[in-house]
Amino acid sequence: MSPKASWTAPTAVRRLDRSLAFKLLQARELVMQRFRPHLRQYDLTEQQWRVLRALAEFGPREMRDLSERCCILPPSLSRTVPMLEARGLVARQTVDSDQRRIEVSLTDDGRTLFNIAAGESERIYAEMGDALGKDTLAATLELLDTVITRLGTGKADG
Amino acid sequence: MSPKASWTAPTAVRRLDRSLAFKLLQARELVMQRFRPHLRQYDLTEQQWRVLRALAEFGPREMRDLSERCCILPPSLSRTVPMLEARGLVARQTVDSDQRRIEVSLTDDGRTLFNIAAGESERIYAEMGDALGKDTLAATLELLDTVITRLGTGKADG
DNA sequence: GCGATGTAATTAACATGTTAAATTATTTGG
DNA sequence: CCAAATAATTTAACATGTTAATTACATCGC
Repeated sequence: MSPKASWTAPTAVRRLDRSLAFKLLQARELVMQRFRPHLRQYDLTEQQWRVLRALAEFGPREMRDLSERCCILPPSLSRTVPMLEARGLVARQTVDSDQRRIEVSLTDDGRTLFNIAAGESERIYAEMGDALGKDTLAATLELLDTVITRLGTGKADG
Repeated sequence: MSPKASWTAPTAVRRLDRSLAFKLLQARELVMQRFRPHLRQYDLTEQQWRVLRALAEFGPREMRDLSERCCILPPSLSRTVPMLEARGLVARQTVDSDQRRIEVSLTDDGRTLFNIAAGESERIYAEMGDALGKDTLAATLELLDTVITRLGTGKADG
């Protein structure tokens, strides 16, 4: 059709817009576009917010545990947590029974910031729920749970 | 319950495991865990793979267009594309009618690598389909489309 | 024509993602 | 009790994410 390009159409390849990984990326990006300005207001990245949130919800946690709960790999967390500590939002303390382990906890300032930001976060989440429709949101959360469970147990052997 | 911590339970905050953004992240991470070893084999990051894939599917594209199709912000793409160019996988050429624009295209080597990697990629995707179940995979893709459509048009006004 | 405005792409600066390697502390086996 | 194996964390190195600023080109309006 186009005379300028020597480009040949793809043969038997799944289209990009059918890729599960890509759709998950697109969807997450759209969700985060709604939250990022809010977090930015408190000078927090989304990862930093996940750390604060996990600590607020589960209480003091060791690095490894925090890493899994936040979906942040240990090397990243080893850079993020000291930053939050420098800002006085979290505290670090080595565990007595095992000097390798480090327990991270929310400081009073951290909890205060969390409580403030969490309020508005809920409001944004509600707006998103309106845009999506309650049923769609609920169905999506449930389906994602299924996906996470089924892919998580398999542990990828290929 | 625990005597050691002065930690108080969260009050009226949505739980982390109910966050749509977080679930999308978790799900995507599990999907990518299956693909990353494969891409690594060809010394490709997932972003680099998205670029090759988009070029293979849509033909030569300008940076801005490529950015949107790959879900990679322009600043990142401005670093990624020259790397692929240095490896001889893509070519860059300024557009005659507008010297600001740069058209990126797949080279023969790029297409060859894409074709090779795409084959195994399909195999991994099929495995994942088995782990998820065809129905679940199809339903998830469809629901994600709905989410993407509804969140995409809104353009976030909060 | 020419300056003001707008646009495509890049650069800059800092935080995170990803893999490998190094550090330090614990545990295991002899 | 000590050397080897393990484990938790960190560091290193490079690529990407994110926002702001810059550069280079194009277009509009006079």
